[in-house]
Amino acid sequence: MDILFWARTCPKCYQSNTMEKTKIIGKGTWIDKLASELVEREQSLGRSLDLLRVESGLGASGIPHLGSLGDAVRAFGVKLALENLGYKSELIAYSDDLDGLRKVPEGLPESLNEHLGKPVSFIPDPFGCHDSYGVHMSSLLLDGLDNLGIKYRFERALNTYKSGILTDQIHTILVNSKKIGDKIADLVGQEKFQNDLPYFPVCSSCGKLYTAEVYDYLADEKKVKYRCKETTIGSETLHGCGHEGIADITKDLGKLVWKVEFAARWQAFDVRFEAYGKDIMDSVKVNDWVSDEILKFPHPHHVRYEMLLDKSGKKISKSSGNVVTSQAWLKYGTPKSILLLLYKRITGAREVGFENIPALMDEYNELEDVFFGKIKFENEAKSTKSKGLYEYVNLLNPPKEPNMHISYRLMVELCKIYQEDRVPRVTKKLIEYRAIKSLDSYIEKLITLAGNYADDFGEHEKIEIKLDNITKKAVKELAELLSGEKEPEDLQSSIYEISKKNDIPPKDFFRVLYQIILSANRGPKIGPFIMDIGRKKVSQTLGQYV
RNA sequence: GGGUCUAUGGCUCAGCCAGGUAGAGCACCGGACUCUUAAUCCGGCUGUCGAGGGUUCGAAUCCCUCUAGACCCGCCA
Repeated sequence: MDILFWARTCPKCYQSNTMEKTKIIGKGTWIDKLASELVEREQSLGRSLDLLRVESGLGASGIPHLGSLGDAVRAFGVKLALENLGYKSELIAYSDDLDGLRKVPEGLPESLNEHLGKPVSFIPDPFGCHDSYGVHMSSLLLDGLDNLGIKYRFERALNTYKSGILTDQIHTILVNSKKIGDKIADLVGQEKFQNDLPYFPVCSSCGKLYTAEVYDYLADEKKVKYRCKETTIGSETLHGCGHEGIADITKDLGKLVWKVEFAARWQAFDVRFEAYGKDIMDSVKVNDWVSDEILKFPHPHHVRYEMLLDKSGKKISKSSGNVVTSQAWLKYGTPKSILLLLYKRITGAREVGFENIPALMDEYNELEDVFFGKIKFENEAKSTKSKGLYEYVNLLNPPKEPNMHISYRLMVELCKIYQEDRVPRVTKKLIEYRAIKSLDSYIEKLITLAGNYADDFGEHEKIEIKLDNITKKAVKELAELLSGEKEPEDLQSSIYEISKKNDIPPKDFFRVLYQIILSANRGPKIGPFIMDIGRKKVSQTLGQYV
């Protein structure tokens, strides 16, 4: 067996060989790979690399959830990766607040029904705190981004259209509407735009836009002719007001339909990257074509992601009730846990719920250990990737020193047990377990988060408690001992004595006590625990069972 | 009709997108902690990685085919 044979077969050698060949891009994550693809594409297109702008579209028609947030968070990640590769970049967060309201989201007042079909920016805020429905919804999303430390330039459809930024694109698209209509039918099988023009003016009479059907474009005057008529959206029928009018695309308010609108925006804002969910795949397909062939602006680089699903496998939807908002998430988890969720992976469908929080909280600590070299992987590429992920979760500004690590799951367990005076009691236990040395504001925050989680999602096993007479007698003895004036010296032993004296196996007696005190079959060491809660109080509780 | 995702231990899932010894938690079994519970620690068990083919020195991972389930689109935005 010669040297060459080993060089060919020894797995280690092949490992190191391939390792040399694998060039690590940026921080080694999918975000870096994406950014590098983007740069390569721009180079081959021969476009200027002075500013690589990325965009995220924010829906303003429903309560923003983690999915909506994810689009922007990931776009921001790509911006960071581009900067890390040495390019200038900017994130535009674009609110689609000229979209019409199509459906009243679950949980919002029925009174919104009368506004169906109107731009969300012209619908009063049902919560009464913002200028309009649309502003309210986009504020929630922006608030979510702010909480995570995401920086962006905010643009809204209302201003964009009002200020005429898209006028040239609208004109070009309307002039080519026949060609576009045919292409839409060809690409995605929707025939509607072979007749209608892909533009909705806001009806000057009733203020709705989805009922305004455009049937002609007067290219010389830049005006569309429309009639406001009945239309169906889903199972709902929207009644138009019957108004026939002419709208000036340079002055009157209106918007392009989605199938062509992105393209217009991409060109107007010079967007080079935009991610999209698979639900709007068809729209993106059409928009890419319009951008390339009609507007002659090479479409941005894309990445498609799956919808975030709720735990029953349904798409998390803005308009139905099952929303997981970032605001609610932050009641239980840190902003970093959200960033980790979103930066970990972009491919693959995922069922996302609050149940993921404990794992993510603990995983972050693990990543931190990898980053600071406390955990090492054999595979260097994996190690690099984990460190990279950690950096992205910290928005490429990682802390200088690792934080204190406490298992979130452990804290949840402790919080389930200590429901009153939680912070000091949980702290005491954590110190006993040597998880921490002392309480600080960071740990206090974690206990609060874990406590909220324990309160809202901790299963409280309901146990039917049956006591025979002997056990009752023993419980009574213990209750009396606890209610006495004198502090029991060694409660743990006393309890043990009581059970022995009454011929109850200690195991059973302890279980009964946990059932009564905690509604659980198990619990912490009972003697100190009873002292923690307060012996008089426990005595009272026990008294109720004898 | 078009498209996508998912399938990994008893359970829940990670790992897959940049191929390199199949992992975690829970559950279970044994042990340590002066008698009991929990916690903690140590050790152990559990797998034809949905099926079949291909590429490769090497595949859970990449490619193709198939099966099952789910979702998205086929109104509209």
